[in-house]
Order: sequence, then structure tokens, then C-alpha cells
Amino acid sequence: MTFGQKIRQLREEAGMKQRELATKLDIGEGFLSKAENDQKLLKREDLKKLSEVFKIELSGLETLWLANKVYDLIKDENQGLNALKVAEEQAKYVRK
Amino acid sequence: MTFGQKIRQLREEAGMKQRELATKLDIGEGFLSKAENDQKLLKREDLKKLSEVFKIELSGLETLWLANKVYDLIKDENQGLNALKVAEEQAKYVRK
DNA sequence: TTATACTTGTCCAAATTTGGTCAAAGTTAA
DNA sequence: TTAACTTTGACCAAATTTGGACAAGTATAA
Repeated sequence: MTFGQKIRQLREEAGMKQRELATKLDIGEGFLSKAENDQKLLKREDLKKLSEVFKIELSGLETLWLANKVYDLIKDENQGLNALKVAEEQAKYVRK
Repeated sequence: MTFGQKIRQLREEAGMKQRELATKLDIGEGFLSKAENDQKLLKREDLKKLSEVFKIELSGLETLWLANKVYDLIKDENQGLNALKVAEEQAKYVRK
């Protein structure tokens, strides 16, 4: 599941319209629409707001948000998947 | 192994000094030093040159180069590893 | 000591990305 | 049809990143 899919799910489960959530986030509905379709990413600070509005943990949102960024970096790359593996090795190795 | 470690290895195996390689890449030695220490990343175009200079395949360099970018994105993040997993899922899922 | 090689901090212009807006177009249900 | 909702494309200023240069500092060996 992508970040966009997640916020759409949360919003719909809460019975909210885009306009409504967009207002809470202080952005336009067009921008939220793009965010839900993973064409744009919300600001990091907005994660906090989302976790409050939907009463869910921040960390899950952070994971998906970050994953979107990572995916964006590799999506058009031949070596994308391999790069993820290497990065993972590095992340594990450096971990104290 | 990081991208910086790799080019240092290649350079040393070839018995080259930083200055020498830097000249081939048309950059200063200071910059190459930082690249070898993963403080800066070379340009993507430089990968081609490296593969020619050291007569190795481009794809391996691309993988490490990309991995550095990915790692940079997640290195200070709590959810970094989880994000990699999610991104991997997405990459696999979308794959035709 | 001196030369050679490497590292590091500071600085910077230019390129790119971010985080949007707005209006028009498309969709859906009544 | 009409109204409400969503999507999309074009555009943009501001923030950030990129890709370095340069000089000073460090390390090592002769």
C-alpha cells in the first residue's frame, strides 16, 4: 500500500470528503487529490496532523511516506531493486 | 560496500592516485576524496566514464550509486528499514 | 624537514524539487 | 440536467540539493 492509498482509505473510512480533509490540512482539494494518487507528497509535518485527525500512530504514516520517497527514487531504474538490497545491507550494517 | 568504497577499491587496484582519477573525471581531488568517503556523490554521467576507465560493467556502478542515494534518504530515519521493505513491495508489485 | 597524497570545512551558482494554486475537465448519482 | 466531488494540467515562488572550487589541515614516508 502506498501513502496515497493509505490516506484515501483513512479519509473514506472516516466518511470525509477531500475538501474536508484538505481544509484540515490547510491545502487545496486539488493538491490532496494528487497526494491520494501519489502524484504529490504531503509535507512531513502533515503526518502529525493526519495521525491526530485519524487517531492512528505516526510511525506507520512515516513508513509509508518515506517509502514513497524511496520508491520515487528507484521507480524508473533498472537497478532499482538491487539498489534497495544494497541500501538495506548498509542500513543493517551501520545499525548499532 | 558503498559507492565510495567501490571507486576507491577500483582506483587503488589500478594503482592510481586520486589526482589522476580526478583529472580523468574532470573534477578536483578534494571532490573525489569526498566521493570516496561518501560525503558527496559523483554525477551520474561519471559512472559511464568510470566503467570505461576501469573496464567494468556499468550496471554494478549504477546499483551502488543508486543505493547511496537511497541510503541517504533513510539513514536518519526510524522507519528507514521498514520503508525500504514497503518500497520493495511496491517495486515488485508494479513490475510487469 | 619536505614532498606527496589525502581530507575537510566553507562557500557558492545553478539546477532541481517542493509544495503548492487555480481553472478546466471528468465522474457520479440523483 | 445539475450539483457535488475528484482529477488533471499548467504554472510558479521558494526552498533545497547538486556539484563543485578552493585553501587549509592532516598523514605518511623518505
